[in-house]
Amino acid sequence: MNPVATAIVAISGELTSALRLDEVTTFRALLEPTDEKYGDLSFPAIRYTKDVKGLAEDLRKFLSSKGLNYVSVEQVQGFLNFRFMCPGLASATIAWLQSDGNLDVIKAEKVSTVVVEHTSANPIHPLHIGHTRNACIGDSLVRLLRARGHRVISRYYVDDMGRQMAIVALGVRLLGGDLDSIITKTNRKPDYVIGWIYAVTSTTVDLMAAKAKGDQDEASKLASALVRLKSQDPIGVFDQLYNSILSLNDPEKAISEINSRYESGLEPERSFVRSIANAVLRGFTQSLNRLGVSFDEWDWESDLVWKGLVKAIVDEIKASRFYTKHKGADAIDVPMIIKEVLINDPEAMKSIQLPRGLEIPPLVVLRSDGTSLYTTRDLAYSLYKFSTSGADRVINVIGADQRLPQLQLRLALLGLGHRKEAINMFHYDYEAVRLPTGSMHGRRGEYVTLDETLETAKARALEEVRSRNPQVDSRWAEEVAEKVAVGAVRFAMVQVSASKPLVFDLSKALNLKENSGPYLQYTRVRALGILEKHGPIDYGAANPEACSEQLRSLMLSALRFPLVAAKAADDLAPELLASYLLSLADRFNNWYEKDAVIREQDVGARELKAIVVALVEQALRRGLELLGVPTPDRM
RNA sequence: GGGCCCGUAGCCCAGCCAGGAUCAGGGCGCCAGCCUGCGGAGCUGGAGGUCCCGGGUUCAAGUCCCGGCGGGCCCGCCA
Repeated sequence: MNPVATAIVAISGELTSALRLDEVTTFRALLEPTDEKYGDLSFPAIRYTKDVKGLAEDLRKFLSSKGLNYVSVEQVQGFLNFRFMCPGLASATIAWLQSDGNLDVIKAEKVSTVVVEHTSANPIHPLHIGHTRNACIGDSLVRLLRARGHRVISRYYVDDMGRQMAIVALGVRLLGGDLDSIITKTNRKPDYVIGWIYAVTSTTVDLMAAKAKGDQDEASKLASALVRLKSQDPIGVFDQLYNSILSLNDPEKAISEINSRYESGLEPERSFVRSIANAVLRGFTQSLNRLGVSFDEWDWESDLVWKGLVKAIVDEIKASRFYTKHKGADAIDVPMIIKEVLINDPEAMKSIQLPRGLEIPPLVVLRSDGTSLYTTRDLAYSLYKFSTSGADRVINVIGADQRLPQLQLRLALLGLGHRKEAINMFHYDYEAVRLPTGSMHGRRGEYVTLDETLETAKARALEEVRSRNPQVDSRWAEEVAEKVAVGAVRFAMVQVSASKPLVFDLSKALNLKENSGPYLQYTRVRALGILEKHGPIDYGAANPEACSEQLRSLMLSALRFPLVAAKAADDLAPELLASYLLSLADRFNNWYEKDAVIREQDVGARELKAIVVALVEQALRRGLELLGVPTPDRM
């Protein structure tokens, strides 16, 4: 560990035992940002002891006994202020670097196996920016937890069952059923073609229902959506599709028949529906690869059903004392689980966090026609995720609109005796992404897709890259523009906390100025430029005495990286790392304007500065990698 | 009707869970400056705020509690 991390960990440990606190409390207090005039770390000791002066004295003795002579302790009012002092800090840093020091994220003391399920978009239309937020958050969590030393398995839940999937299948079938030829007729990605078919089919079916109900308002809205969809026709088959649907006597029946035959695993639906889902997933994989997101496992919902896992859980429910009928359908009595199990289990209460006064209805597990519901299958899937991965913890990155079903799920697991799973399954919820123009409607084909977003971002970045590098060949410019585009999108998606709705304004995300992914990429390129010009660093020649105040604080910031990343991982808070990186970059750019490395005449000072630049570069590079932001060497 | 989330300068947001010390911050946009010399996607300075409102707890509240207000989401044999 580097000198700063070592000292912070040591101080935290000492305060923990001296004041009999838990380690998390002290560690967090020490990582809180402080006003620089008070020092580099501060601890509100008055909260825990009357004898602040004595505590300060103890810490001084402790630090000197550990050889941490570069840290000073000052007592001001009720606070202990720590300061890393420069010649000492610089020498310790140089020594540490000479023995192969690097900025690895501090490893967790207790390594665990964690499943992160994320993205899991239904295979019926292209990925849009809502899924993009999910993918960026999920993948950043995966990277952070891995860096922290955990064993992490990323999983994608392919939701290929249910009504929506049956609707697409109906649409494709009405177009003749030859999916490959439909797709090859266009040069669009398969997810776009299928997304369009889905939107037309679903909207037409809804239009028929609205007309049947006599709902004129709704019908005219749907009709105008269809006009738009017709104008977006990628294969010239709108009329054929639209008319075939209208000619159906009972589209609902056709849909539920496909659904039920697919659930039973009957041909031809079994192969047909799969082939559609697979085509869409090919499109997804392409888009996700661009973003740098990949998965360890793709879990098919249909497999869970066909393997009998869903039936097994239904049998379990039927045999359970919490089995009930709700409006005539098989259900699980969630209110009774709360009353009889949850409130007698403090640990489960703490983990599940039931909102007070919330009335939760029983959870229906089977439709009257015997087919399963989404939550039923998810119940089976939850157990599957734990058992196949040997997971200690499962994190589900799912939109906040699914809070209630996720809560019901955990309660159902608890009631069925799967207590460990219920307690260790965590719904990482994030708020929706909205457009400045309003909400998106997948069923109407109204969305801004990930691909479009990346393309627009890339085009914008390309202009910038070309204007800065007029001589460069276009292939290189394209590669860099791609990295900038991906960096802009990924950073924009994680820098805002997940609990805030994100209004996605394309032109704002593409603003390549401060507080953006490209700003960080650019800052790192500057640092790298200095290092390349400077050449290999001569650690032995570096002079610790040449450490100015600005250089000291820059070095300190970079050396904090392993702890900040560890905290971001523990708190599942990528935005913490994002704001740290921005402040590190700001600090570096400030210093950069005022001081010089290559032109520094004094060798000792020059080598020390180069060392700090190298540390900043490393912290930025590693930090960006954890957020999935590419790190071009030139741009 | 009930539950949850959000409400900080014209705009976007950090800080709130784990209350502290000029704590009211950062960015965008705007205004005024800095381009022979490590890349200006940068830097310096300026204007701009009842931290939604009202109570309460505390030596101390943007942060905790209660009550409102505004916006979003959820309360389906959809996913």
